Amino acid sequence: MSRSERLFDLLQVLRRHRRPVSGRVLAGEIGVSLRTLYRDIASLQAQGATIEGEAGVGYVLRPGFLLPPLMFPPEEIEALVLGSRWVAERADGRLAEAARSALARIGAVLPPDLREEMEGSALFIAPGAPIPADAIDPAILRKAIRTERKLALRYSDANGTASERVVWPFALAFFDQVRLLIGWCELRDDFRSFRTDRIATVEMTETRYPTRRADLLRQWKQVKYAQHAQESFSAE
Amino acid sequence: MSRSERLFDLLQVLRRHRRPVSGRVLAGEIGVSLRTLYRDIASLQAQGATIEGEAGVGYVLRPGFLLPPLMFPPEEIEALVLGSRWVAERADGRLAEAARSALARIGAVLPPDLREEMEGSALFIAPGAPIPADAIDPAILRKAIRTERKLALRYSDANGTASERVVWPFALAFFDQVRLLIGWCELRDDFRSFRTDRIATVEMTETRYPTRRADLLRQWKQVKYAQHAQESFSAE
DNA sequence: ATCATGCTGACGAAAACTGGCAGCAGATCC
DNA sequence: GGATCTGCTGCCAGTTTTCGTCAGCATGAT
Repeated sequence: MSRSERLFDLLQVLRRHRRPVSGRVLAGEIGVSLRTLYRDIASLQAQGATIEGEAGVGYVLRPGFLLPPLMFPPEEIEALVLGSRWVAERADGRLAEAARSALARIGAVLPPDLREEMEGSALFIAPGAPIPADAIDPAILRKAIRTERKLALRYSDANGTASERVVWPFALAFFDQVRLLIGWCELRDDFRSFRTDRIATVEMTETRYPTRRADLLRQWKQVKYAQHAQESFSAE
Repeated sequence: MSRSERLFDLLQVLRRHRRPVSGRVLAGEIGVSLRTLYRDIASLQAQGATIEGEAGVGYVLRPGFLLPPLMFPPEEIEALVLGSRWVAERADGRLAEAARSALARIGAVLPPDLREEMEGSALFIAPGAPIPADAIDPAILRKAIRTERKLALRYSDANGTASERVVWPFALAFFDQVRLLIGWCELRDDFRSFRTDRIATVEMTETRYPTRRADLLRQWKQVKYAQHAQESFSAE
């Protein structure tokens, strides 16, 4: 049995045991040395498995690695499918792909009748006006937001004037035609928004920005609210 | 990337495509030679995956493989949240509610770090131009589509001319500003689209329409394609 | 303190993996 | 019927990974 097959097996074995199991036992069950078992566990963890090992106790597979079966009422399925279709249609390639992939994951743990519901869903996103293509990879923006990293941008404003900035990005706003990166601009020492299609180049730096993303968002909302009370921006 | 990771990936790629995919494409997607891909497929099959390969066609993964999919990667969480936010922002109340509730259901099976990811997601749907309110409850339209029931409509066209129709509804198309109910109109004996905000009253009848929804959709697409692929369809 | 257990590093022999090629067979398209 | 696409298999040589062993350290239970 090859290593890759063994990993699938190990996963199943772990799933079977609810109580902590020692590495020695696991190694015995799949017929491999203890050292190799440790390596296998590490492999699975590297792929996102939340296998908890405690010295003196053993291993437990915490829920959250494998997707458990899910149930949704039909209307919720429709909502999920419609939302994912919107993302697949209107967001950039990576995110669109992710939407399809997420849906496929959900589909795989649905009972057959619900899966049919999902596949045959009759709510569609109509193709709209073409969305200006980004020169840069938006996945970088999202990653910088997630990890709270500073971004070095080259940007052209509405007049075509170019500038270079360092920005602390904390949100991405999707309009029908345009996407705005929202962040704190070190150049202006203030909040600024940037159309993603006008960003010429972007580089994610190693430096983390000093404020937490959620706080920046909160502050930004307050400023916005003070500026234009009617122009609100709802998060949820 | 090690072989074992690749196999998990391949499984997910297969899940994503519902149409048959050629080995060449799969090999490209996971970055491996065609020969190796055939070996990988064989490995998965050996472990019980029901991957069907037909010469001249490609591969399809039949659902029900013994191993449930792995947990969502962060990017897929972002995609789901963004999609649900769009639905919550742009669809009618019932569906918006369903989107929120579906998300909560997914959140419940997420490990803590991913749940945080979900709650703190920084991708937002910006409020757009106001969407004309529906006079009727769109949930009825969806239910009729799901159950393939005839609808009795009172409708006003662009000129304000009122009419009464019986329609076999099979799809709902979401434009940025407008939603169209698409169906077979008994009055015109042809396919027609109806802006949901121009439907004055709607009643779901007990009668099931004689054709299956998926077939109607297929026919409608053919007609559309024959007419003008580039010409966007207009509401009655 | 002692033991069970998790975890890591090093190393060399063994095994698996990989890509390229060549060829066959079944499906589909024209 | 012929061209083309596609699945599938065998072979081979170079490369990479894998594996067990040994040795040692850390942590938690008893």
